[in-house]
Formats: sequence, structure tokens, C-alpha cells
Amino acid sequence: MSLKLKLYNTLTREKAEFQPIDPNNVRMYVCGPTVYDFAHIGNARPVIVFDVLFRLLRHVYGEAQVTYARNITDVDDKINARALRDHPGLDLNEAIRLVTERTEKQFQADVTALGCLEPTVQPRATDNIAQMIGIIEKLIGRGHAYAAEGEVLFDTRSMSDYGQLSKRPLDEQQAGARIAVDAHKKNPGDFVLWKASSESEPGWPSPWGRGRPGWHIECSAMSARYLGETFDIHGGGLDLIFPHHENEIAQSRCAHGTHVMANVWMHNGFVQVEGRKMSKSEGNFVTINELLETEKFGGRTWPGEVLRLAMLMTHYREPIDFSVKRLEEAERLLAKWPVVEVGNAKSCESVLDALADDLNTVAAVQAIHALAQASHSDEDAKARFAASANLLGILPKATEVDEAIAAGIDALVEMRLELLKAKNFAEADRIRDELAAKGIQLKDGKDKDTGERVTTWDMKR
RNA sequence: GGCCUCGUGGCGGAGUGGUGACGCAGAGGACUGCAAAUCCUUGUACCCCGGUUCAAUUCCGGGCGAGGCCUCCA
Repeated sequence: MSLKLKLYNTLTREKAEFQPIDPNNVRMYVCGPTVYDFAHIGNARPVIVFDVLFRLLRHVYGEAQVTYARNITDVDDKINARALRDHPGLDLNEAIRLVTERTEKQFQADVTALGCLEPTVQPRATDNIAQMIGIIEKLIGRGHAYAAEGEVLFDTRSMSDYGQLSKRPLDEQQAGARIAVDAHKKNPGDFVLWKASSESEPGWPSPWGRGRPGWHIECSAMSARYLGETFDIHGGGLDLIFPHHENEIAQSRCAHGTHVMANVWMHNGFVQVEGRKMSKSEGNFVTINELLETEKFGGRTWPGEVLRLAMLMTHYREPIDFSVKRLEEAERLLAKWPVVEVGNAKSCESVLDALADDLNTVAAVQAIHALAQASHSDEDAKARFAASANLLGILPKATEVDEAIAAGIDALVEMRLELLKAKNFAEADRIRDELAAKGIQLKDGKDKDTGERVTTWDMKR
């Protein structure tokens, strides 16, 4: 374990060397999707970024030594709304089940297409209601929460150092508070841990009546259950810093009486689309699935590895502008990379060093690209390229070509070579064009010894 | 109003107190029957104004500009 991993920590606003609590069990939690709709390209960013980190941690500490938890939020008012909209005739619970099952399945398919490994565990909120209630009871017991009118609220004033992550002291926040303060809140910054459900809303029995969890409590419950009261890394999008992560920290630390929830907090920057903030009202809202399977973006579909590479061509903390031009550049780059099997070769040090420096995927991609270029004439570089690219989760896949079709292409290639010998260029070019029209690119080379023309071919995409 | 990012050549994008990363695109060349692929060569960049310094794109201050969070959001 010679590699020193440095990570930027939102908590300290500094890059520091990563020291796992237990090198035999490195624990990372990342906020996952709320399953009510297709995941958009902005959702894809943390999934990809933290997948790279997961791969790197596994490389450094060993595959069995890393636990990565990413939750599935399947209880949320947006889900309820969607269920009512899409399945008005059905029983609400049944309708919700349909929405969450379908959406989760889609999400898993989308992120698989983006080359992401499955996290070690993907807990569902609805499977952890008891754990959430347990934490809420602890918070009440310790004087950090209070019940009022069927709700339970976290008492922000009870935590002396609330606001450390977002550097948002309560006093100042209060000064800027514009939200209508619920009458039963002791302080405007207090947030809901448990809220009452009406007959028409999903609910679970609790000491405070039938209700459902507040937004933040599930992550506190699930991270504690699967990673422990204190763990190594917590990740998510920049926008989650406040209030979501701030409140997670408050809940977890106050419930467990710990000094920290996670040692390192990492946040990826936003995704813009064609230079503008992505939003439904702007009309530039793009889902992963639309990119993969429809012609909505740039008039064509995009392979998952192109999307992934395009994402990794910008450092994760920088904002990224998702554009057709960018995807085209990623595709061009990828097209130049060799198709190889991953062998036993070690990843290149320059790639590892880049990733170890706060996940500098840009430098890593460039180092990989250099290896790809070197592999035209160097088998060793080719092997290291494969290992390095695999570390990033981007390995050009051999396009599967039916054997019979491949034989047919080979025959045409042979025929062309014969025609060339006979200097029948017109007919030879006709074959080349014909194949090109099918996405098959011929590459003419020269045999080093004999000087004869050697032709290989590639299926594009 | 509070908190927080960012501003590098046509584009993307690292990085550094002092020799113009790099990739893509472009240009030129080699190769080729012509191409493609491949290889070689080629680039006028660091928002503005001050300050610190022998030296700043890099540090400090101010300004301008872009964006995010403070309400659901990756």
C-alpha cells in the first residue's frame, strides 16, 4: 500500500492524505437516487465519480476490504405524487410499488451501461424504517429532538457546532431565513425527522403515530447500519451540502454521541447542458436513458463508455458543461484506444498517481491516452493500458460481430487485396466504400518483413 | 444579505513563484494508386487593477464576470 491517496474534504476545505479508520474495511457512503423518475445526466455524475473512487479504493486496499453503500430512496413525497399521477386507479401502496420498482430497475440498467460497478450494498429506505425510528428515539432521549403535533423535529439549538459542513452558522442562517416558519418549530432551522401521514399517504406505525420519515434520516440510519456510527467517506452532489448532509451529520452525531459522522466529505460539481443550468423549464433536461437510447441529444444515441469518458474528462469538483462537442471529443479519443483484454499487467503509475491526487481523472485519462498511443508499437504498454483503463472503468469493448459476418468481411478484404494486386482500384475502392457505409473501417498497413500490404478492420462503435 | 466555487490558447483541460503540460480540432510532412489508420513537425493562453518578490498565470488585496447553495434537487 505504497500509494498515498489524497482527497479534498469539504469539512475542512482542504486536500489531505486519506487515512482509513480500518484499512481492512474502508467504508464509503454515497447518496443514491430517489426512485420516482428517470435519472438525468446530473445524477450520473456522482455515480460515475464515486465508482472511480470505489475502484481506486479497491485497488489500494483490496477488493474485499472496501464497503460501498449507496442508498435507494423509495419513500418520498415526489414518489407519492408520481404514483397518483401514473396509476390513479390503483391502491396507493401498489401504485408506489410500481413506480419505485420500475424506476429502480431503470436506474440500475442506466448506471450499468455507464460502466459502474455495483456497490457492496444498496439499502432501501423502506427496509430501514425501524432503524430510523430507533435513531429518532435516541435523539429525543438525548434531548436533541422534540415531538410536536405528530411530527418529530430536530432541535438545531441543541447542537453547539451545527453547521460545520456548510459553514453556515445558525445565527446568520436565521437572518436570511425566508421560509415560513412552522408554528410548532422551536427554531426556524429545525428540521423534520418524522412527519405524520394522512390516510391517503404512505405511513408506518411509530411512537408518534402513523407517519413517514423526514428527508435526511434515512441516510443516517442506513449508513450507521451498514458502515457504522463513524465511517470514512461520504459523497454526493454539491447541492446536498446544505441542508441534506448538514442535517445528516447533526442527526448521526447527536444520536451516537460521536465527534464526526464521516471523516471525509466529498462533493462533485454540477452538470450543465450546453452552457446552461439543466432544468425542466429550460428544456435542456436530459436523462441517461435518452442519451443511451434516443436521438434527443445531438440527433443520435451515445454509448455508455463515451458518456463516462466525457464525464471523467473534467475534474469532479469542477462544473462540467455537457455538450455534443464534448461527447464527440470523448468518442474520438475512445476510437483511438485499442481493444484489449485485461491481463495481469499492473496499472501504470502515472495513472494511479493522478487518481490518488484527489481523483484527478483528467490527468489519468491523458496518461491512459499516452499509453494507448504507445501501444501501437509496444505490447507492454498495451497491457498496462488495459489495466489502467480498466481501473477507470473504461475499456473499449470489442464490438460483437457475428462469426459468419466477420468471415464475410474477411473475404471481402481478401478480394480487395487481390483487386489491388491487379491494380483494379475502382473495384477495390468500391469494396472499401461499401464496408465503410456499414461502419466497418479498413486499416491498411505494411508487413514489416515482406513489405506487403496487410489490411485489418474495425467495427465502429 | 449570508456561505461557497470558478475565470488558462479555436475547443476541452491540468498544473506551477522562474525553462509556453497535455488532448481534440487545425496546418505541414512521411506513408498510400488515392484515402483512412499510423508516425513526425507545428500553437499567438493564463479576466482586469494594485501589492509582495530579483521573478506571478501561480501568493495577497480589490474589481469585473460566470455559476451554485441558503426552499425540492446530484
